[in-house]
Amino acid sequence: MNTYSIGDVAKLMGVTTYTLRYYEKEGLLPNIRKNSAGLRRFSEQDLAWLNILECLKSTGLPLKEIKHYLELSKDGDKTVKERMEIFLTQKKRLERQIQALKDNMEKINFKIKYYEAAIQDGEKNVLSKHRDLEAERKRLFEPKK
Amino acid sequence: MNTYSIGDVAKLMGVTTYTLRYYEKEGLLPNIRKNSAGLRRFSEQDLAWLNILECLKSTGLPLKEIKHYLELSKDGDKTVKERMEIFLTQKKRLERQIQALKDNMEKINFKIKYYEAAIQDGEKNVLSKHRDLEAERKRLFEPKK
DNA sequence: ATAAAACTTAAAGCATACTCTAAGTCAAGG
DNA sequence: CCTTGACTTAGAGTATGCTTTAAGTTTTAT
Repeated sequence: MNTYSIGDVAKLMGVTTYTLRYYEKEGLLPNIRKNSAGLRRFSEQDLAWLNILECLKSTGLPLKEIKHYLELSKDGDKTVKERMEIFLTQKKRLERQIQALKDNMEKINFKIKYYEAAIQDGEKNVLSKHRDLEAERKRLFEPKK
Repeated sequence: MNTYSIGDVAKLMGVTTYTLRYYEKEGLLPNIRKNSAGLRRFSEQDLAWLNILECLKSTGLPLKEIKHYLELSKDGDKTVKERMEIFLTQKKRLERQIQALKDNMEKINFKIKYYEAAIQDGEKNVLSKHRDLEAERKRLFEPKK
């Protein structure tokens, strides 16, 4: 089976070697093998774990809780339910995140439309801070429907 | 027009009063009025701005760049294009974020399915760390199609 | 009238997640 | 042989975004 140096893994995962060593130091990368010269050799399973780690991290699970998940994994079958719960919780979190991003997309689209219209108008000082915020104020406090 | 105390605003925005004062100190809340006793009174426009601030922040724009946007706003018409660019950039970022979250949703669903199947099986030690990661390794390195 | 809650300031402290430094080892190319 | 570059360790330093403290003032409810 292929193995990978820390530099290879850094490139593959889009992180720095510092980050990978930091993760190992924090117990987030268990059992990374080292060759006779003491250099780390990452297995494909290690990369698979990094992939899950990245997924959990980028959906907002703190490193501390990722470590907790890892400890559950070590304990085998009896922690299955708790481990599945973690993923179910992340799934819910993810759904909220996607909705929040969509809401933000609407706000950003409102802003872009406002700027486009203002540029079209060519009106002077339409875009002073006051006018700009007044449009937002109305959007929030005087919604049309 | 209604005004709001710092505590009111904190509740409305779901942040602490510490955070609001911190934002003001950092120049992210310009021109907050104070009453004769020196207490902050937030206007609806201030809330409108906080709403935009929250939108930019939660889509990953650092506070430093949010401050920059604010400074552009103060300079009026001549910064319109740059300001619109900021929102267009955030829109692109947001599209990537939504896609990334959807990708993560797939990974999480894979995990959940794996755990469900393993629980059904009732097989002992199916869920040891090794087996668990082996499934991930195959997903990554031996995709079916 | 007075006690509790909410506010004021300036400045220090903290959590998270890296990021870098120092001093040294090791393997490969010219 | 020797330099270059990737690696090793332990530990210090940094960036971001808050969060709290301390000491005092103001507002609000009883």
